Amino acid sequence: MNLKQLSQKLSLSQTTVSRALNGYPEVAEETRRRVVEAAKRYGYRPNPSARRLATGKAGMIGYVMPTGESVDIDTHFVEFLSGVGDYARAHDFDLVLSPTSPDDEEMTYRRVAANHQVDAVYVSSPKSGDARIRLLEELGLPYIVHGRADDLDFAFPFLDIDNEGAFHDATRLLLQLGHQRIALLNGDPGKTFAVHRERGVRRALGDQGLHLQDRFRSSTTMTEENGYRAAKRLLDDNERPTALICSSLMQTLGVLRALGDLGLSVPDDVSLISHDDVFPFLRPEGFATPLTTTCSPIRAAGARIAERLAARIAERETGPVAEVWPVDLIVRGSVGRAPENKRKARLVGQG
Amino acid sequence: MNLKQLSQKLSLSQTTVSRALNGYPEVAEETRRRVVEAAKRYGYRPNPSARRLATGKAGMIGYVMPTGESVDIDTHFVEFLSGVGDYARAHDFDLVLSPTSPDDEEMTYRRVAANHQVDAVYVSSPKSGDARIRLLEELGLPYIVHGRADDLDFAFPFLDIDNEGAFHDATRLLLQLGHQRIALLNGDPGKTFAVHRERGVRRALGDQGLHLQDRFRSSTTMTEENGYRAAKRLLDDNERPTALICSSLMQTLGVLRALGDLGLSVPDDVSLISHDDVFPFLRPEGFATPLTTTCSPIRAAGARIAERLAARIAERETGPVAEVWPVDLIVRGSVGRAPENKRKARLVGQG
DNA sequence: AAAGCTGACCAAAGCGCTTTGGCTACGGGC
DNA sequence: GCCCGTAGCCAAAGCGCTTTGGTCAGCTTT
Repeated sequence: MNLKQLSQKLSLSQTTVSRALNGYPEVAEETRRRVVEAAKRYGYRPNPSARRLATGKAGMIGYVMPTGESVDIDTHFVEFLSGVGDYARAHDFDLVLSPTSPDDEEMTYRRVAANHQVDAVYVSSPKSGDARIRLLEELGLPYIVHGRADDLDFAFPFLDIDNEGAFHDATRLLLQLGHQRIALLNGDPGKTFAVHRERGVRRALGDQGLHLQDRFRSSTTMTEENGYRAAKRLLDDNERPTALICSSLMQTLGVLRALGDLGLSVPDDVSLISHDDVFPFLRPEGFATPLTTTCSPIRAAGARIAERLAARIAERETGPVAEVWPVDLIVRGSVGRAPENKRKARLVGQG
Repeated sequence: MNLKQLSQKLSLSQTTVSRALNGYPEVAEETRRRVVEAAKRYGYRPNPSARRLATGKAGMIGYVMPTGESVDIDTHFVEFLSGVGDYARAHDFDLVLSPTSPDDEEMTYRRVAANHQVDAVYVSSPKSGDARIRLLEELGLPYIVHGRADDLDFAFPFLDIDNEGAFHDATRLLLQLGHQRIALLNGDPGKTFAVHRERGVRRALGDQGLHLQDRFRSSTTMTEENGYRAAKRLLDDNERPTALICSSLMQTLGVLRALGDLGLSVPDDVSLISHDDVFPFLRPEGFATPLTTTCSPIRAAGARIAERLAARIAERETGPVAEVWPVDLIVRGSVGRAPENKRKARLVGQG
């Protein structure tokens, strides 16, 4: 059933039917009612390709997805995508994933923009001075960044969480509990969120006249295995940290595996705080020792970005709107007072 | 730059230019060369909406993605998606994700088919008698199933791995090593792959006159947390299993966490075999005790399905083509001889 | 030499929608 | 009584592509 057929059934012109369905004012209310009712009855759905060709609008939002040997699409991405999907589903639009090799990213963005296949895109995990953002400005394709990019000489629309604040608060809590040797297992060092998180830790340490030791820093993609390795390295040492802050529950899983190997326990030997993006299948309160977390559902962020993209497409949102979400620090059993300071213990032993 | 402009530059008709670019025979080779060269030079790219409208072909493959509160898009899905993306990227087509609430799945498939937004779709994790497959047959939308569905009264195209064989072989190995109490941590019991895996285990046990005890079965979605819980339940028992077979590395992570809690070690106390879908960020050989696995890269399956979907769209593949991949059993340190049989030990103690 | 192919090209008709630029009928203002 | 504004409808022109159904010259057939 297409527009022509529907309009014939109704003995109206295509114009009028189209206008009636699209809410234009120059249609009598009575006529509109008839049209809408008939459309429903016959199950009429406008052909999206035709509409797109006529309007130039696609009714889809896109994501340029780096893929290939070297790229892990990770758990965080999927959970975010689910959030985008939640909104899209409720508002009846689809998502287009344009896979790209990391080297051809720019070309892929250009193609996507030129094709008018999508009305808007989102950008995830930006780096400092991220080239994609500048490119999208140039292309004039509506977009929103999930996260932030520093070092860009123009403002841009984004949604981010207060990474610095979250990790500052987590660190401060550990300091208050007497911890001095605090290690940070961070994410990919190129990414802005990792930079901000480290900044938060440093600021809190700095407030106490301390600083983050290099050997207590680790920056890797946030996987179980990387968490395991980093923890092994950090903890298998006499002067090991008494507290660990992890950027992801994935890393934390690895950390727990390492702790098991080393026979260390939480929180007696090591206190643990993890950032929690909220995975439905991995709840920090379900751990043997429930985890203290800085918590911000990445899925909600996905839904919000979809919502804002829809708003931008409809031109209800314009300009470089910035949105930063606060992050909760939720204290559970995995933090405790710092164990007896080793050096002090040794001094006592010598005394 | 559109077709009209390009054809004017070349002083040719749109027809000829279109045919030249689409590889039709009735164009002189010399002309074709000129056209192709000019298209490249001017960066001409056909407008996909227009093409779609004219041909009815979309150049995209789709996936109806259940989402919402109750649905976990899991790691396996993403890795599979990456594989689809690998192929799509190399062959210049895009993916459309149509998010749906689990309740509206049928409607979403109907919408997708009616809209002609995609040329083909894939179906993942089918259940026995999966309704989606019947629906797709009815709709006439090309599709391929990743996995199998039993209890359907017609044949359909699919790609699956030999789950039964893999788990049979794994079980047989454990039996050969003297294990008698073997537990299976399976996936969602509704899914065919889980049924097949259990069948494999049962067959191997049956060959030795043994059978799978109910208390040694666990069927849950394959997450770390579920693995942890199941392992806790199974192993915190006098008559605990001496070997565990896991359906996913995700579960295995949880199992290892549980083993750590309980102070049990691999393979001295418990032997461990896990199915490995191959996640780039979690390599079984990287574990403290390297894991024995049944290994089949889910990403390759994604790429292969994309390839076959492309073939179906081009009508190079038709009919209910079945494809089953063998699965390797890779033996590493996590399996060993069964520990002294408890009952025997007790008898000795009494003797 | 007429008829019939064939290779190489083209004009124009869609595909199904939106939107421009009318047209008609009615009522109010002067 | 005339003009104009307006509400409500319509025909037709796109959007940019593919594809149908030609044309036409240059060959081969008989």
